[in-house]
Amino acid sequence: MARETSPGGEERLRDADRSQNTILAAARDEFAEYGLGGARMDRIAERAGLNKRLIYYYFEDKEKLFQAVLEQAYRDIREQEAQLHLLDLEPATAVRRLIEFTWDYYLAHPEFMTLLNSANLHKARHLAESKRARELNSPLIETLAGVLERGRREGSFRGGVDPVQLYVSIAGMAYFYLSNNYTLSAIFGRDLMAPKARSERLSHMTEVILGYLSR
Amino acid sequence: MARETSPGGEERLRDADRSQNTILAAARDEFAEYGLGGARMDRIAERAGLNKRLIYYYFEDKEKLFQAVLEQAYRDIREQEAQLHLLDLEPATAVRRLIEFTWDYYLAHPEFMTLLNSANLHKARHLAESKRARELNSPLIETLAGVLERGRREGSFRGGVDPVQLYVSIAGMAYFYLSNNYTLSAIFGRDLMAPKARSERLSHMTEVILGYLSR
Amino acid sequence: MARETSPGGEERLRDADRSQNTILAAARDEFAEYGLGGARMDRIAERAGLNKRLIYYYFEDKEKLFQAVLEQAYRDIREQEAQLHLLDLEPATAVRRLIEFTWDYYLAHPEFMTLLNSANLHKARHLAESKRARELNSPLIETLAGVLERGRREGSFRGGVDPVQLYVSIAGMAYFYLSNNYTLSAIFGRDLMAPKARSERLSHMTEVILGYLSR
Amino acid sequence: MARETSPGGEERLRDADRSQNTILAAARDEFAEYGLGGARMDRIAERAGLNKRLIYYYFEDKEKLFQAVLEQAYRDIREQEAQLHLLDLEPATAVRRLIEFTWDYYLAHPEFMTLLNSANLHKARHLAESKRARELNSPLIETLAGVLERGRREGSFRGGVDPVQLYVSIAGMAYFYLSNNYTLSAIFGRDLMAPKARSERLSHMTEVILGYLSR
DNA sequence: TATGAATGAGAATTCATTCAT
DNA sequence: TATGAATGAATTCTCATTCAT
Repeated sequence: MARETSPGGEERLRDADRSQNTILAAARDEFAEYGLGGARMDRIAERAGLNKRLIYYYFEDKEKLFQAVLEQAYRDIREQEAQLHLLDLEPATAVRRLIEFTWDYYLAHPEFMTLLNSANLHKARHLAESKRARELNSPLIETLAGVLERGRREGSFRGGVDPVQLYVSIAGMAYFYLSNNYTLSAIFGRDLMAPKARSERLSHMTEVILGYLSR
Repeated sequence: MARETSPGGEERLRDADRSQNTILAAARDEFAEYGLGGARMDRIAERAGLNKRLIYYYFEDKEKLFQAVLEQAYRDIREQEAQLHLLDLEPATAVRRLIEFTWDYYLAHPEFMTLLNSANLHKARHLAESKRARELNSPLIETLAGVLERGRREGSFRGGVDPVQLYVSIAGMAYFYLSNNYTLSAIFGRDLMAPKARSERLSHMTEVILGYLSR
Repeated sequence: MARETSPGGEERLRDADRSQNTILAAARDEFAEYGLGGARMDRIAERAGLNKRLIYYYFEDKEKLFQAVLEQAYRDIREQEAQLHLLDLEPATAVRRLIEFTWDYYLAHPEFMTLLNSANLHKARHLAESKRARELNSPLIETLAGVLERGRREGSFRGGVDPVQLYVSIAGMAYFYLSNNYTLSAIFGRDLMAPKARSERLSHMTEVILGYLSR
Repeated sequence: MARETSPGGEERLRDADRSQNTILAAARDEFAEYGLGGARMDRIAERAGLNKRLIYYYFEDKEKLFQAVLEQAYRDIREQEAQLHLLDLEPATAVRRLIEFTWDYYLAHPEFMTLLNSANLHKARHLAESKRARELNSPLIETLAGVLERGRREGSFRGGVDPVQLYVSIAGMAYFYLSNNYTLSAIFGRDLMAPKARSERLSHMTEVILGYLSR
C-alpha cells in the first residue's frame, strides 16, 4: 500500500518508531538513575534529544512511560534468557551457566534492578496494569525444572527442589550484592565492585548453589 | 520524675526528645512508603502531628532527615543482632538461627529494605556523610566467622567459607524474595506472602545454606 | 450528479465543502459545550473525524473558527425567523407566535446561548471582525414594528412600544430561564426543565407580554 | 485567649483573613473578565499582589477557588437584597423598587453575570458541591409573594402570578440586555450602554412588568 | 485535500524551605 | 519549643499551532 511503497510513508513510520525507542531508552536510563519519583520528564526529553511534548504524545504520562520501560526491560531479559539453551547442557553445567548468566545480566543491566525496586515501591501497580503481562512470565522456570529433574534422575542432584525457590535464591544472591553494593561497600569497608571481589562473589554463589544441589 | 521536679528546662528537653522521635518515626514510615524521592515533608509533619517547621528546626533538611532515619534503622537492627548470642550455640543451630533472624527481621521491618533501596539509589551518599558510620558495621561478621571456624574444627562445616559472602547470601535470599515480592508475585502468579509460601521460603533458605555448609 | 459526471475537480470541491461543514458542526458543539476558552482543537478534530491540521487549513486559527461558527449560528436563526411570516397574522397572534418561536428556538438550540455568552465575554470582538455583519441584523425588528403598529391602529395594543425593547424583553425572559437553568434549578430547588415547568414558563412569558401590550 | 490578646495572634489572624479576601476579590475580577476557562492563576496572584502558591494554600485549586468566588457573589447579592424592605412599601412601589434594584445591581456588578454564565457552562457543578447552598436561596421570593398577594387583595394587581416566574422575568429582562450588550449593540448598531439607552431600558422593563400586573 | 509527527510557550499544581512571631 | 503564613523554583502536563510529506 501507499504506506509501504511511498518513501514518505515509510520514513515517517520509521521516524515515529525511532522516536518512541529513543524516548524509551532515555526514560530507562533516567528511571534507573533516579527512580520513578526522582526521574524528571524534562531530563528524559533532553536525554532523548526530543521535545518533551512528544513524550506525552506517545506515552500519555509519566506513569505510563514507566510502565512501557518496565515492560521493555522484561522483554529484554526474557529475550536473552531464551538464548541460554540450558536443556542442551549437563545439569551441573546448566546450573552454573544460569548463575553466570544471572550475574552477568545484572552486572550489565544495573538499570533492571533499579526499575524493579521502583516497581515494587509502587506495589507492582505498573505490572498489574500491563496488558502484556504474559510476556513477563519467565519460561526459565520450566527449563530449570527440567534441568533439576534430569540431575536428580542421573543421581547428581538432590530431589525435592522447587525451581521457583532456586531461581529466586540465585537471583537474590546476585541482586542483593549488586543492588546494595553502595551500602554494603560502606559497611564492610571494601569495594565490592573491584574485579577480584566480583569474581569471588560469582564463585561463592556457584559453590553455594552447587554445593547445595549436589549429592 | 523530671516532669514533677523541674517544670522548666528538663521537661522541655523531654518534649524535645519526644518530638524528635515522633518525627523520626513518621519520616521512617513516609520514606519507607514512598522512597526518598517520593516522600513529602508535608506528609511527614502530618504523620507526626507536628508543625512542618519543626522538622527543619531539628533536622535541617530532607536529606539530613533521611540520613537520620537511615542511621536509626541501622542502629535498630544492630541492637537486635546483638541479642542473638550465636556463639553460645552449636554451629548448625547458630546458622539456622541467623537465617531465621534475618528472615523475621526483614518481614517485621519491610521499611528497612525500602530505606536501603533509597540509600543505594543515591549511592549511599547518606552513609558516607554519616558521622556515626561505626555504628553501621555489623559485629555479626566477626561472630559468624567464629561460628564457621568452630563448625570447621568440629568437622561439621566445610572450610574456606568467607563470612561476608555467606552473610550477603543469606540476606540476599531473604531480601530479594521480600523486597521484590510484588513483581515476583505478579510474574509467578502466586501470592508469595501467603503463610505457607513464607514458611516454605524459610525452609528452602535454610536447606540451601546448611546443605552447602555441611560436609 | 457532480459525483458521476466529473470525477475530478468538482468532486474534490464537494469533499472540501463537506469537510468544512463537518468541522463547523463539530466546532459548534465543542464551543457550545466548553465555551471558547474551554474548547479544544484536538477535540474538535476528533468530533469531526478529521485531521486537526485540516481545521487550520480551512479556518486559519481558533478565533477565526469561532467567528465562523458564530456567523453560521446567526445565519441559522435568521433563516428560521424568515419563515415566520408574522405580518400575515393578527397582531396578538403574531406576538404569541414570536414568543413561541423564540422559546422553541432556544430550547432546540442551547448552543446558540452558549455561543452568545462566549461572544460577549470577548466583547463581541468576533462579530466586529466579521465581514458578514449585515447578515446578523435581524429583519424581525422591522416586522415586529409593523405588527405593533397594526395592533395599535386596530386598538388592541397600546402605543409607544419600542420593538427593539420588546424583542429584547421576549428574548431575555426565555434566555435567562434556559441559559441559567442549572443555577436557577439549584437555587429554587426545582427542575426547571421538567415538561410542566417548561410549559408554565411559556405561558407566563406570553401572559406578561400580551398583558403588557393589550389595552 | 492568646489568640485574641496577643498582638501576634490577632495580626496573624487578620493577615490570613485579609490575604484570603484579597485573593477572592482578585479571582472574582479575573473570572469575571475571562470566564472560568480563560482565567489564569498567575494573573490572579498578580492582581492580588500575593504569591501564587498562597492561592493553593487557601483554596486548594482553581475549581475550588471559583466555587468560593461564586458563593461570595451570592452572599453579596443576598446581603443587598436583604436591605430592600419591600414589605414596607405599596405593592406597585415595591415592584418598581425590585426592578430598579435588579437593574442597578447587575449594572454595578457585571461580574455577577459572567460568573453565572461560567457556572452554568459547567452545569452549576460548583453550586452542587457547595456546602453553603442554603445561603444561595433568595428570600426575595417569599417577599415578592407577599407583595403580589397584598396587591391582589388591594385590587391593584391581577391574581395568579407565580413569584418565581415574575422574579425570573425581571432578572431576565435586565440580564439579557446587560450580559449580551456587546452582541446586541453590534447587531442593532446602537450603543446600549449610553446613559439614555440605559434609562430607556429601565423604563421599558418597569412598564412591561407593571403593565402586566396592573388591573 | 489530507495527515502523522513535532514543537514552544504556557498553565496548573507541587515542593522544599523560610519568615515572623 | 512551636506554629501559621508565605515564597521561589521547579514539575507535570496542556494547548494552539506548524512541519514535512
